[in-house]
Amino acid sequence: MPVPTRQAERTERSTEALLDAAAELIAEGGLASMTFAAIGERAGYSRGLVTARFGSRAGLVNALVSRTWGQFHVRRAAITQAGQPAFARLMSLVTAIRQYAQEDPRNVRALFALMFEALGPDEALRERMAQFHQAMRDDIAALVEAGRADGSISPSIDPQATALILVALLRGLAYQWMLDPVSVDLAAAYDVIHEQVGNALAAPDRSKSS
Amino acid sequence: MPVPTRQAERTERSTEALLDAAAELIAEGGLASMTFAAIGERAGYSRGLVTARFGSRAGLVNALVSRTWGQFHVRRAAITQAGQPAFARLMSLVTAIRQYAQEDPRNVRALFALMFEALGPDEALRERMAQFHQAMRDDIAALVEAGRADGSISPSIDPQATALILVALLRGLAYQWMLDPVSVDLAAAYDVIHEQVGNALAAPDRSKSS
DNA sequence: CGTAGGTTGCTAGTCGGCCAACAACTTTCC
DNA sequence: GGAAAGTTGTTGGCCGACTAGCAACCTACG
Repeated sequence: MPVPTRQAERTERSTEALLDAAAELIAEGGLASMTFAAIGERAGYSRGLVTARFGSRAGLVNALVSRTWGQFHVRRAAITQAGQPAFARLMSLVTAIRQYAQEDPRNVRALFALMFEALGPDEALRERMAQFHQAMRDDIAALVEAGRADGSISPSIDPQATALILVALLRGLAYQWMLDPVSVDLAAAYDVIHEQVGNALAAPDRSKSS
Repeated sequence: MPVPTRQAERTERSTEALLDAAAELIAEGGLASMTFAAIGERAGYSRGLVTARFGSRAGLVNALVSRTWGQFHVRRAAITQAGQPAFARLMSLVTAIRQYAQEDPRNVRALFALMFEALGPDEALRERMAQFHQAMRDDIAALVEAGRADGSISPSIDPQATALILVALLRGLAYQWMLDPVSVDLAAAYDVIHEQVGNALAAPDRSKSS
């Protein structure tokens, strides 16, 4: 199918434009700033197209979250190589976020904003974010377990507590960056996290250069 | 003036009731749920009283933030004793938050919600929270410096980075707790933070019981 | 010519804030 | 001491601004 029918092209182009505009607006002022009129104007279309394309406001948010998560997952998978020790696979999480935030700050900021917005009255969004974070903690805890098994992480480490703390670090850092991007150097902070977490989890039998 | 005139009593009672109701609503569904009608209904008054008392929506939020911060500051000051090493004074921050969250979860949840809401379109709230966090980081960094000077904290610790990381821990933990109070044990998590930060900052010359 | 993409007029609903009126209270004055 | 005069607390109707979503319409493509 060399030419995917110009109609489909039009649809895809407008869809991407609408999602990009929505991401920008959310990144700038949260969900409250994401009005249909503002999206249409910024994307170069009309306000009515949003409902026609995504059905409703919730549908738009869903599509945006799915798109961003998908992009992040692709990047993390690209970093992670098969056969690596669990510790390295765990650290790919930090590295992937750092890389994604540098390359595509607009979508990353929008996703962060949505995470914090999930504390608001939108029950569906809250539920989705709660499940996502639970899954993330479980994922991290499993990696810590695997690291204790393969010797890349000290056996005295508590997987559950580590997962909670690591997620807290990532979210709390994101929060401070969102609140005051000028004063918070996100990339440098990720390096500190990388180093600190590395020290805290390091297995004692590994050679250490203090 | 033994009897502070029944009018003043009425005013204080209604003011407290309005602030309590506002805190509850914010804790439950963020600023968006804090409508004048909802406040009045929950507090047992009319919606018109809010503007009459606080002038505007922003005025109400200001009053609420001031009240809660004041209460927290009192608690932290009560814990901190003069002459303590800087490390102990630093840790009183964690302890005070933990204690406050246990004793008065409603106001603490409301304050946390306002912090995360500050990423939204409200410029005044954002500015206030940004300044607050900057001050908090500066405070922590100064305590770390003092700890390096009095020997209670290892000299290899970077004050600025430590401040950023510690605030990130506190905020990220609060976020996960707000999002999913059932799955996140806040008090236990504060204990982990206390221990982890203690290990990370500990001066090497102190006797350590692993 | 039919269908899908895109637009615009419209509706129902919500919100913050203003304002005039009422009720409770305090002070002044005889 | 008690009533009149003045003040303060509280109420609820109203208005303008804004929103999401719908439905009829126009336009471009197949």
